[in-house]
Amino acid sequence: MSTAHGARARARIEVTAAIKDEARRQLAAEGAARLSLRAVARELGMVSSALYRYFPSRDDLLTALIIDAYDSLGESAEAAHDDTADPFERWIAVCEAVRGWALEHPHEYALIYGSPVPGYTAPDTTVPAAARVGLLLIGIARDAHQGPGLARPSLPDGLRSEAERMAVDFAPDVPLEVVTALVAAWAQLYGLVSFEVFGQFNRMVEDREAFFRHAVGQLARGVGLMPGPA
Amino acid sequence: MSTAHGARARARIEVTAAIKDEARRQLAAEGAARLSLRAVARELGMVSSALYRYFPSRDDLLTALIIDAYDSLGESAEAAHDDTADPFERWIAVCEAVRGWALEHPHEYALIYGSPVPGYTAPDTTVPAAARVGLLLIGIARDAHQGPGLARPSLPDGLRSEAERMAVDFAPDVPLEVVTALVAAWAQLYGLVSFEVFGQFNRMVEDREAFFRHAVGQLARGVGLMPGPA
DNA sequence: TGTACATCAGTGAACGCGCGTTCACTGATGTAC
DNA sequence: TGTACATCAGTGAACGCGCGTTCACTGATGTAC
Repeated sequence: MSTAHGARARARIEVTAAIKDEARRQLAAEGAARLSLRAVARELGMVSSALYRYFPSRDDLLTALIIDAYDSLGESAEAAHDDTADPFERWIAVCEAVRGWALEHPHEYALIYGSPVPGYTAPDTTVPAAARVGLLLIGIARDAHQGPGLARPSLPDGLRSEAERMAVDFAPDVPLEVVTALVAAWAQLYGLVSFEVFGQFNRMVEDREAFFRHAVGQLARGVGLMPGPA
Repeated sequence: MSTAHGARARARIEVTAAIKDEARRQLAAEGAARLSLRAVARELGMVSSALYRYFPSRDDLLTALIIDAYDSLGESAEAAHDDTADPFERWIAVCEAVRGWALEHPHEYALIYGSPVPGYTAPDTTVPAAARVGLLLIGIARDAHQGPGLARPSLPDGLRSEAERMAVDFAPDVPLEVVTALVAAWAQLYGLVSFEVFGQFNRMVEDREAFFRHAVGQLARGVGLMPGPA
């Protein structure tokens, strides 16, 4: 077993990072489906078989990129989040961080929130990284509704048991009426971001920043983060 | 020029349809990025070069599939839409038709609303087909707000000029306060559908039908399709 | 109605390319004693 | 501190595969007169 600080170990970390960086560059240029081990190796001045010392297959490289993308997005969102601020402000900040990251990294965004890559299914290793933004949103809703004074959205009878299960599974301490609204708002947030990143707003929305800000403000209302009727 | 009803003309229509059908089948099996002219030809018992009599290139075949997908989705939505019904009911019906179509045709859905295919940009020919669902939603909002009695969403000052431009461009006769809310709801609808189709709701939402119905009901409120405060 | 010519669908071979993965190997770095 | 052995990164050739597109061709279908 090699020493954690041997030259070999350091080199391994560096080369692994270089491979991922180059792969990310190709992702940005060509998209996930055209990501090729051979092209990555070529660009790094290595022979393609050398990459197999670092990633056992192309899919493993893809998985590493996916986890990195989720983590990078999660970090942006967490950095934008000030948990001493007003819940509504926190909500807006997280949403804008997601949008900003997506616009800066459109292909990495497509990798994690676009069409699934055919023939590839993400292993469970990706789950913790994928959950980071969701956990932030859950935390905001929890904090907001711990105090008094905020109206809650309505919860139809048909969704009550669904909401109970969700609360137990991943959103304890969030009022039942809020849980399903929160999941819906989460999906809707990505609808707004995807339409902008994937070009569906072309020749349609011009002041995207203002449009987005207003739309996620309305989403916050739907989750009961504003005074007044939800 | 050939007679519209000659055997040759009929054969051409049939073969063109057969090519598209087989291409759709491969789309469903492999995704757009792996759609291959050679594989389509092989499956049809033709030689690959023969396809060039029907589509000048792979991208043209893709374009045809994209237009067909938009049209198929648009038809489903239009068929589900009863323009004598209550606006709220019409809204729900169209949203559910979109969801239903997407779940039945996940790869065609990914083709039009997933990550863009790298190296491919859709020509303007796709625009009319792509607009069909949007036009339905615009029509519903227009009809609903022509009568009195429905409260309108708020429109912040910063979005007024944006809303005016949108109204002129594609939504005349829709109140300004409703236009931006409508565009946002449109994007959010696809956020809900995409998350379900692309598997983001796995181990999260179980009663998807009920969840969706409630969520798009809330969207309808945001566009002011329900009595009471928007 | 019959003939001469034009149109067009489909063939088969070829071009040039890129891909993921395996394998036996060399030589440098690290480890145990 | 020096030596013998084990580990591991990287090489280079090869396997077997698939792709989009072009081109000269054959033979059947359609058209004009």
